[in-house]
Amino acid sequence: MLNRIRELRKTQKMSQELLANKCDVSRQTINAIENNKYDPSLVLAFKIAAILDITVDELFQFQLAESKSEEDSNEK
Amino acid sequence: MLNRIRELRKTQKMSQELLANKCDVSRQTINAIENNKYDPSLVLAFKIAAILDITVDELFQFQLAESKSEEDSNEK
DNA sequence: CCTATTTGTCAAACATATTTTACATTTTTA
DNA sequence: TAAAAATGTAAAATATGTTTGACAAATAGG
Repeated sequence: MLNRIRELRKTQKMSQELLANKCDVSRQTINAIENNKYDPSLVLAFKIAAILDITVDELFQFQLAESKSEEDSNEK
Repeated sequence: MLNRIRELRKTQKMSQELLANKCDVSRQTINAIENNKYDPSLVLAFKIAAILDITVDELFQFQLAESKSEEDSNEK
């Protein structure tokens, strides 16, 4: 599940910390989500979308059949 | 966070079990979400929306400032 | 270049979501 | 009205999301 949080946050010249404050989560949470460590809860997804002035459907790119394996790019 | 899952599921004459199967979760998970015991994960929200042929934004009614207290109607 | 701000990361604790098994209750249908 | 199907619920176990504190690395601005 990819997202456009970083892109939109930067457009609005907002730091991870400011965005985190606005949606009442820790800075690390925003960082982890931007870096696809995990997906936000549904409530947090709605909060972020509201703050970035976009819909949840537009903010996240869901693709059916997302494999559960460690696919990221965890290697140095 | 309210949702229109039951409504749309019934429109499409689908049982909780069938919907659960289609999105690869247990029947109890669908039941709990319909009865607002907890919110689905973001991925599950997208899956359900896709199956019910609606957007996530339309399927869920998020209202800013959802109190975290036990507000439901847990009493007999 | 120096310094402040921002971002990345880690581990431990805690919170929430999901599964499984099992059974009771309600609703549908033959 | 009896049987079948659907729904509600509960407890324990597991998985996933979030916080806190701390520190290192990168980036931005004077």
